[in-house]
Amino acid sequence: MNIRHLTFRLLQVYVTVVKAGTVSQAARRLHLTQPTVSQQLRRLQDAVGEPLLESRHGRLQPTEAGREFYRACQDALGRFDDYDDYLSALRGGERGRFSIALVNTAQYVLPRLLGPFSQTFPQVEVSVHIGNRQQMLARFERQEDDIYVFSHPPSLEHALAARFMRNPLVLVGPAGHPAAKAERVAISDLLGERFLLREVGSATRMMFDSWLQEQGVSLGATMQLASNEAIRVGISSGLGLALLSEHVLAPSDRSLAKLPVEGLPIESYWQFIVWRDRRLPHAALAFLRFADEHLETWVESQWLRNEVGRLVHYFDLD
Amino acid sequence: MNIRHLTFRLLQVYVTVVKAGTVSQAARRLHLTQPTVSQQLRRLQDAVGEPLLESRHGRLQPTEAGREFYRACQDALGRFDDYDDYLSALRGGERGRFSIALVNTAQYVLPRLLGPFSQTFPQVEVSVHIGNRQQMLARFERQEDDIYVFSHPPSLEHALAARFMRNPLVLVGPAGHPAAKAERVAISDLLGERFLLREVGSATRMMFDSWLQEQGVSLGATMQLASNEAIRVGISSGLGLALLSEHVLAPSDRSLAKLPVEGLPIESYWQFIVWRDRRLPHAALAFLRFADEHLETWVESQWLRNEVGRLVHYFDLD
DNA sequence: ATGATGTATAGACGATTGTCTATGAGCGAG
DNA sequence: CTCGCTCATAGACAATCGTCTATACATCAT
Repeated sequence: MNIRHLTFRLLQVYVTVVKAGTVSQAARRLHLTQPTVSQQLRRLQDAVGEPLLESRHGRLQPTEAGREFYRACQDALGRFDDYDDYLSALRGGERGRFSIALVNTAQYVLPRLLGPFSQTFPQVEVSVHIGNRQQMLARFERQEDDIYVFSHPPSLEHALAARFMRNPLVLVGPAGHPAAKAERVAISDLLGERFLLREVGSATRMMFDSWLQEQGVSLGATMQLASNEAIRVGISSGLGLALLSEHVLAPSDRSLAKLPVEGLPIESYWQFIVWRDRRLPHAALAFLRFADEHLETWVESQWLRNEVGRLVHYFDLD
Repeated sequence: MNIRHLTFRLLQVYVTVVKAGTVSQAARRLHLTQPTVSQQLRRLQDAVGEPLLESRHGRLQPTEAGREFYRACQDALGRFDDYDDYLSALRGGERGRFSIALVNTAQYVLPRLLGPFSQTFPQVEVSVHIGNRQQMLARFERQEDDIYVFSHPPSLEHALAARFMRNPLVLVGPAGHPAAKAERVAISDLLGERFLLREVGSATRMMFDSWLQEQGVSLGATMQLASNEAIRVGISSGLGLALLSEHVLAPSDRSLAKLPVEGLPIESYWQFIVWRDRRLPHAALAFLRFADEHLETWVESQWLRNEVGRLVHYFDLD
């Protein structure tokens, strides 16, 4: 059997003929002329090298080889029909997978969107990569993920960004700290305190350093800690103060207090970053669309800042 | 997805590319040039309407849609590979089905061949139709079966025949009959006896009638019985004499005796009859081939008469 | 015989495929 | 920065496909 020139069309014709029982009937169903169908059948039988149909009392009956061939056709055609269904699910973004990379701190906010999204599209498999800014930048450079979440994005020359949430950075101290009750405090009044810092290279650290420089001050005692969690614990046990995302202050957590330092908060934003020329999986686009449409539902209005529409729009036009 | 112009060849190319990981590699394996493969891939992706491959660190990786498409290809190609295996089994006659129609009396001889054949080709499904000559002739006219077994075939204008076994017709009487011990008897000396006959239209009856006419004699008392079995019982219980196939005299059956009538036995032969222009299923051909080759093994040499080779040869050349 | 219905064959033709060569562009290892 | 891979695109061309119309042949029921 020479399979090379077998077209799926040919299989469809064959299946129709077997179902219809006559060539003419099949031709009518297929909106073809009878000779066309006859000829296709001949080609098919030539390709298979075996008669597939024989005429028994006026109707075309498949031969033994033809019956089995019919089954094979049904299976193959069915398989590609299934694939077609799969494709449309994929295209609709209801299915498939995508990966998203977050810097550590985004863990506090992204689950609010990812959770409901996964509920709505249970067939979509999301890989979430979490790491520090350095690691995420490396992934970004290697284009290992479909969507990145940064607060302070790298160069946007080949990438697009869309803000989706405010991320004000505030100075945090232990609950009982005197400045917490003040109306307003100058940073210079706090330089005697020890400051707890994330490692150089972290976004918060970068922002803090440049803000301090702007204010024309520099810190005294500092202590470097590896995670925001460690810093939180450190603050509440009186180890010092720190600049933190306001999201880190869980409403229920009474052991920390925001200090009303002049010139703060530093406004920054969580944003989705996507490579401009990278093909975005449908599922990833579906997530962005979901974020765009449902941000209001899952994020308190005080944090809202929805620019995701632009991004969706950009990729929708592809 | 537009399936119409998808060729299996195209699927093979795609599968090879995915396995090879690069277009060039695949091209080499397929003995094609690289641009050819590139172009096929493009056509394929156009047909599917979705990118199937993307280049990740130097190798081509299937996309989500591509991975699933790959599976669909494997399934479809595998399905037709299986069909190919099936086909060759069919062609080899190791598998499939055929039908054979026998006149009643052939039941005594055909199982000797069919039994061993079925043992050798357990995958072949044989339908055996048994009836009287009239019924079998009707089936023959309507071409309902692949092979017919007649002792006295109908017109052979559009059919081919091959003798495979002697079928001498002898006069049979009860064991104690005086003529059984004689050296030779003339039929005229037996006309006082009652004769047991099959119905008009049965082959044996036809042969007997024309033989009697040749001898210029006619029977006195007769009795018509519907089956050879009934006739056997009738003879042994002294109801009369009958012309029967010598095969009917089981060696162990001591209640019947062959009467050495002059001018007998009438030589006749079991033969396979096949429509000349009917496509013979491979399995049917395999049976004839089997009969041709193994007749000596399963049939005592005294009955042998093998002309089946001619038939096999005729259809082999198709 | 005469239609009616179904199938096969032949000839025609534009669209698509399968293949090539030539050439240019991208990229990772020297 | 160039070499040696890789891939993509363009142009060419014969073979094959997917269709059609016209016509002849085969059955079967008038």
